[in-house]
Amino acid sequence: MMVESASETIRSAPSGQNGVGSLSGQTDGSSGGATGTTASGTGRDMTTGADSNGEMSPAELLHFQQQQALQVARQFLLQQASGLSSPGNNDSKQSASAVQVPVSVAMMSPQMLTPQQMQQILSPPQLQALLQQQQALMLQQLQEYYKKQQEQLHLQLLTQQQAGKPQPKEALGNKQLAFQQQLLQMQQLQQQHLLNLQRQGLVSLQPNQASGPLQTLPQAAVCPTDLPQLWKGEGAPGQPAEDSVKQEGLDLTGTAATATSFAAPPKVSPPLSHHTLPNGQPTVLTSRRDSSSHEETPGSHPLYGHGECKWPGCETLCEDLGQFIKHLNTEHALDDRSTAQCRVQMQVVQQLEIQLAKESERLQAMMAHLHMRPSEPKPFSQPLNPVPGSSSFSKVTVSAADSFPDGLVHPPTSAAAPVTPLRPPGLGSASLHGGGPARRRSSDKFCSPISSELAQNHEFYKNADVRPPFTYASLIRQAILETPDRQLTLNEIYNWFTRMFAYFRRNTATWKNAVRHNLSLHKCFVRVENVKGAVWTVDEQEYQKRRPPKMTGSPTLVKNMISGLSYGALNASYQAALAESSFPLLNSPGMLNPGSASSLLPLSHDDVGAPVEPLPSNGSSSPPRLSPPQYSHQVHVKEEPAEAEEDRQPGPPLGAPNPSASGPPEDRDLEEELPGEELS
DNA sequence: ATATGCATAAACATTA
DNA sequence: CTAATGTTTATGCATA
Repeated sequence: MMVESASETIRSAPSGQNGVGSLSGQTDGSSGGATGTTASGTGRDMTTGADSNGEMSPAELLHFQQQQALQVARQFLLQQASGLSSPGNNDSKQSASAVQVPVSVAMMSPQMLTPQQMQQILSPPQLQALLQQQQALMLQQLQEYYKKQQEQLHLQLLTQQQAGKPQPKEALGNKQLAFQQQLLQMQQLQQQHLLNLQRQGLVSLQPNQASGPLQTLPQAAVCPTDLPQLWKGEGAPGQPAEDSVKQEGLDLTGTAATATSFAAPPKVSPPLSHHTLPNGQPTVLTSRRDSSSHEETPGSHPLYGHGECKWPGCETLCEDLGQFIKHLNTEHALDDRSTAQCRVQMQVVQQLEIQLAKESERLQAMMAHLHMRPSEPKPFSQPLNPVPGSSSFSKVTVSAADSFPDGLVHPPTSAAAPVTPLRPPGLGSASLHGGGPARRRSSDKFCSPISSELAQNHEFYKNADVRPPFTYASLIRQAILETPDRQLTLNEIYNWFTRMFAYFRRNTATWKNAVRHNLSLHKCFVRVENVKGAVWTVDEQEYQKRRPPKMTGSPTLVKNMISGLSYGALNASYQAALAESSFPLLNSPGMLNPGSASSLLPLSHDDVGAPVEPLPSNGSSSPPRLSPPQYSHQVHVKEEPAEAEEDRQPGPPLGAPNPSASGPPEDRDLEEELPGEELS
C-alpha cells in the first residue's frame, strides 16, 4: 500500500500541476514501487537519479543534457507557435520566466514540455539543429565572457600600475606582487573548491532548483545578454529587452548555484555591493549585472562602456574615457576592496572556465553521439558499448546514413562523455527506416514500433536505469519474438528483461509479478507445454487484436500548437503526448526545416508514421510489415489460438502473408504505421 | 460519465 | 515444505 500511494502521488502530480513540475518530485524509485508506470506514467522515471542514493550520476547527467536540449527546443517551438498563431499574447509572461531562459536556468524549471513532448514535436533534425545552435552559442558566450573577464582583470592590474606610477616603485611592486600572489592562491583554492562544487553541483542542483537558484541566478549575471535573443532567433515576437535582463543566467547553473550557496543570503542583495564576504566569496557574482555591455569600442576601455564604469558593481557614469580613467583610478584603486572584487571576478572567470570546459565536453560528447554515424562506417553506431550479441534486432535497424544536414560536422571525439553510455533514446539512430518519424506512443500497442525503437535505443535502455516506454505485454512479446523459435520460458523472459533493461534489474518482485500477470492475462500469450516444461509463445493475431485504435496526444498537441498555442494548453497536451511516448528524443530524420509548422504537424501526428522499422529481412524481429493487407499476423499462422501453438512454425511463420485470416479492421492500425504518409 | 488499457499488489493454486 | 509458476481479483490512473 505504501508503495501504491507513492506511485499515485507521482502520477497525479504531473497532471495536477498542469504538468509543470513533473520532473521534480519523484519519489518512486526507492521502494518496490519503482515505477512510474509505463505508458501512462510519464517519463520522469529518469529522474531515477533522484531516486536517492547511488547511481545518479549517469542518469542525472543525461537528464541534464536532455533538459538543456529540450529547453532550447521548447523555445523554438514556442517561437514557431507564436509565430503561427497569435504572436504576442500570453507569451510574454512565460517568456519572462522559464521559457526563454537559456540553458540551465531553464533546466531548473521542470515545467512544461518534457523531453518526450519535445520529441514528438520536433524532428530529430530540428532538435539537432537546435542543439547545435545552443551549444555553439553557449560556447561562444562563455568564451566571450571569459575573455572579457580576463581583460578586466588584466586591465585592472594595468590600471593600478599606472595609477601607482607616482608611488614609489618598490611599494608598487610589492603591492602588485602581493596581489598577484593572492590571486594565485585564490586560483588554486578556487580550483579545488570549484571542483568540489562542481562535483556536487549537479547533484544538489537538481532538486529544489525550481525556485531557489533560479531567483538568485539573474543576478549572477554572468551572462551575456544577448543569449536570449539569439535563442529566440527569428520568430520571437515582441520580446522586449527586459527579457534579456531576466534571463541572464546562462548556464552557469552550477556556477550560480554554487555561488549562491556560499553567499549566504543570496537573493537579498541585489545589484549593488561589492563588499566581499568574509570568506572572500563571490559577492560580486551578485553584483555583476553589467551584462549588457558587449560591444566595447575598440578604443575604449574594457571596463568602460555605454558611458559607465563596468567595474563589477560599479556602474558609475562617466562622460568620457578620460573621466572614466580618473574614476577608475580613484574608485577602483588597488585596495582591499578592489582586490577582493578582483578575486571574486576571478572566481567568476574560473567558474566560467570550468563551466566552459564542461560544456565543451558535453558538446563534444553530444556531437560525437550525434554524428557518429557519419564518421563511422558501421551502421548502428552506438559509440559506447558495443553490444555483444544480444539482440538480433539491433542490426536490423538503423541503417545509419543519416547525416545531419545542418552541418554539425564535428569531430566525433572520443569525448568521453562523463556520463556513460547512456543515450537518450531516439537520439541517435534516428533515421532508420527511411524516415519514419514517428514516435508513436511508446506503449506497446504498436508492436512494430517497439522493435525498432528498441533496436534503436536498446543500448540506452540497457544501461540507463530508465523505464522503457513499452508495456509489459509488448516487451514480453518482443522477447519472445526475438528468439528463433519464438518461445521462452518464464525464466528466460525474466532474463531477457534484465538483460535488455537496466531498469528491470531492480525491483524484481514487482516487475516479475507483472510479467506473470501479463502472461496470464493476455490472450495473446499462450503457454505451451514443452518437453522440459512450459514455454510461452505469442499469438500474434491476438496481440494485434487488442491494439487500440488511435493514438493520441500528438494530434491534440499539434492542434493546440497551431491554434491557440496557449502555453498551458500546449503544455498539457504535450504532457499527455509525452506520457505516451516517453523518451526517444529525436528520431526520424524526417524533416529538418525547423521553420515550417506544417512539418511539425505531421510529425507529431504521432504514431502515424511509424517507420518501417523491422525490416523483413529475417523476420526475426517483428512483424515484417509488408503491405498493409498482408502483414497481418505473421507468426500467428495458427488459426486456432488455443493451444495450437506448436504451430509457431519456426521459419516462415512470420513472413507468410496470410491472405484471408487477418481481420481487416485491426490491421488497419498497422497501416498507420506504415511509412506512407510520413509527413515531411 | 463511462469504458478501456495498463500497472501494481496480492491472494491463491499448481507444479517442480 | 519451499520456491517458481500461473491465475485471478482488485485498485487506481490515464485516456478515449
